[in-house]
Amino acid sequence: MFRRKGYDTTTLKDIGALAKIRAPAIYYYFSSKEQLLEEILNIGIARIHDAVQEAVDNLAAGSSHRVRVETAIRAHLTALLQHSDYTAANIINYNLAPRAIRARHLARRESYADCWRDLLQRAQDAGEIGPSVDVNLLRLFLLGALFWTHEWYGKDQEPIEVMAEKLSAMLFGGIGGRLQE
Amino acid sequence: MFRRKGYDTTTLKDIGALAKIRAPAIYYYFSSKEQLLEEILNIGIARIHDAVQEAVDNLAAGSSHRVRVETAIRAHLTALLQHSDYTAANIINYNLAPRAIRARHLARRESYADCWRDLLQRAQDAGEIGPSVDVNLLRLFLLGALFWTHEWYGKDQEPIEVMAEKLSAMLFGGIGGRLQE
Amino acid sequence: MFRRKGYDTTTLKDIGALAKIRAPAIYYYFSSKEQLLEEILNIGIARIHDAVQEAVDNLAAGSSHRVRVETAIRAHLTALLQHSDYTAANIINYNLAPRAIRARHLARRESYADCWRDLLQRAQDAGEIGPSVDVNLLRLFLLGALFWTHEWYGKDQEPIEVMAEKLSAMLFGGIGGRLQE
Amino acid sequence: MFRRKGYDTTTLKDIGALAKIRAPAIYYYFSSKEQLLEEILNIGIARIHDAVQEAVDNLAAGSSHRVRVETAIRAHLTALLQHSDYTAANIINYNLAPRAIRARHLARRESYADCWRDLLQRAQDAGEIGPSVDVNLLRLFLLGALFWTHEWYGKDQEPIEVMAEKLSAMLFGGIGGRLQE
DNA sequence: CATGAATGAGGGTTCATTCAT
DNA sequence: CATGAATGAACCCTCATTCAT
Repeated sequence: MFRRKGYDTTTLKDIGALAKIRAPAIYYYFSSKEQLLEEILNIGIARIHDAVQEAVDNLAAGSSHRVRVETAIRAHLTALLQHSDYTAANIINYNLAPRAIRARHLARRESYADCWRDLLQRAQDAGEIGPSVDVNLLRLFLLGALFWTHEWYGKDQEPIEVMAEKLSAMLFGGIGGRLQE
Repeated sequence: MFRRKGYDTTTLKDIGALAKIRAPAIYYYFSSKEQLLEEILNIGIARIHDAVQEAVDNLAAGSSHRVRVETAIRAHLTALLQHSDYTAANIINYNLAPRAIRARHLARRESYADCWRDLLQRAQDAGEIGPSVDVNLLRLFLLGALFWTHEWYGKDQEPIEVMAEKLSAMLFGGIGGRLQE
Repeated sequence: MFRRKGYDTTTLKDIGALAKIRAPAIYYYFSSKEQLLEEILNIGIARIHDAVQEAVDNLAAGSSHRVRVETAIRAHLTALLQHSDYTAANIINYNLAPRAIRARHLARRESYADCWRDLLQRAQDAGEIGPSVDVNLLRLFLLGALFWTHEWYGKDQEPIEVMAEKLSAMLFGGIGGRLQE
Repeated sequence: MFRRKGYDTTTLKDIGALAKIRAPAIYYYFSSKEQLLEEILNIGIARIHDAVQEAVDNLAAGSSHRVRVETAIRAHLTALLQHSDYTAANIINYNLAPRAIRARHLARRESYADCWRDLLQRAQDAGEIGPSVDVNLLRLFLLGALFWTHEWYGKDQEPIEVMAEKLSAMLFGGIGGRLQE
């Protein structure tokens, strides 16, 4: 519900109705609405982080860095768009969360960012990403493009795998045509 | 205030305090809190749309399409990050806005999207974007990357112009290094 | 408007709209909303009182008391139902008026009651109303029946004159049928 | 409180104070102030309707129609004047109730009217009310006289039974004196 | 483990009223 | 004679939270 209606608009009564209990019963499981939000935010980022981590770790030992990045992209998109209850809730509610929660949550976002920092840096070190590329900026733009998909991706769109592949191709190969050279 | 605290958390009293009037006086200018939100959302998207449109229109007649796209990127980022009061408020609150407002607002978002659809399609038609590129997907990812900057861009970051140029370079030239070829 | 929506529900803005001025302009003519109410209440009762008084006074000198009563009934009904803006407003809002206003207004209601007290007492003194009749109770019931008409009288009903005559006949002649005797 | 001060003037805080709870607790029992009003209106008319119905039904089988009418009058007055909390509230607030509530409530008023329609029509069919009497008009005037009593009846007045009997006598026998014939 | 009952805090909103212009 | 701008008071209502059961 946090995903659809947002933290403020969602009432404990709503949540209780969904869980088939009355609102006060929620306090048996969570100490406050804010704690509930925090746990949901945490789950949201963890889902993506774990999915990406696992997907990359499962690759064959000698996989190219480009394959590793593309795999990470696919894993991120799958986690975000296909099992989106917590992940989308995270995106939507993070900015409006109470300051304290946001502060605590930031560490987890950073941890996920590190995951990508590592991925991209190694690719550059290995020469699979050009030496002139600002990998930090690349990471920020790339993750932005990925996170933002939840704003427009719908059931009728292309399969996630195809999207991931296309994005990877555009990124690594560039979108420039012949006339440009 | 909608930008910092979000629509729900911001009270009319807060707004009134900022405007140095009491809360009820707001109703002299706006018929409801929702109307206020709607106008802010509209201004937000208009700021970006107008900035991009104007920047592209002001280019020299013979400018290459790549320059046009880079100009649009720069204009979008400038509007979003430098005059961000309304634009960031738009991004943050759109998802949580009442359904009716969101529905009405969607048209304006689409109109802005059309602006980019046109820009990219012409570039591809002219051969400056490769024929194999899915310009629709490109647009969605690119705009995502641009909108998401408001999540991470801070005062201490690089100048917007530099960022725009780097992004353009990565996109058109690709990020792939030598080893890849 | 007081008649249709009641004192509380009617806003000065509503009234102003009707008068084609803004709400504050009302204060040029009335010192408060309460004063407005009071004047309307007063006009309401005056309309009926004057109408009844005048109708009875205009009767030929030797008119029977029964004719006088029937004339009063007709006049009351006409004033209430045909020129009902103020009179109906009076009935509807009297009970909900602030205590002070109600207290002041009571005198006028009493004055109108005196009018009928006199009418009926004389009729009884003259023998046209039976000696066993409790004229005080008669007056209360009769006026109740008359005032209440505003609750049910509609445009499609019988002419007021006919109603007045029928009521008078029922009253003076009784409704009892043959079997009863 | 609706009876004394009217719907608009009565605040939920007032009501809460009377019930020794805070205003919001009212929402545990009623979904809105309007619903409260509606239930009170309904109870008001039901009290009278039931009282009249029961009184008439309890009469001995062969009771004359005049007795039946007089019984109904007495029951109506007793319900209205002696247990008047809901019944008087009904009368006072009906005209000012929101349109929707009034519409729904109308059916109940009509149902009570039917009760009297039946009573009077049978009396006329049986010959106890003269054939020339317009029973429809009689009903309207009679019920008006009865409802209006709440405007003037005070503790110091005659017993209700006496009033009912006198009214019945005036009605059936007429108030006309000898000189008139 | 869950509920019914209640509350305090506060929110959006309305409205009579004021007052400078 | 009228208005635009603003306000204070108050209202209905919502909701997270508490607590006895």
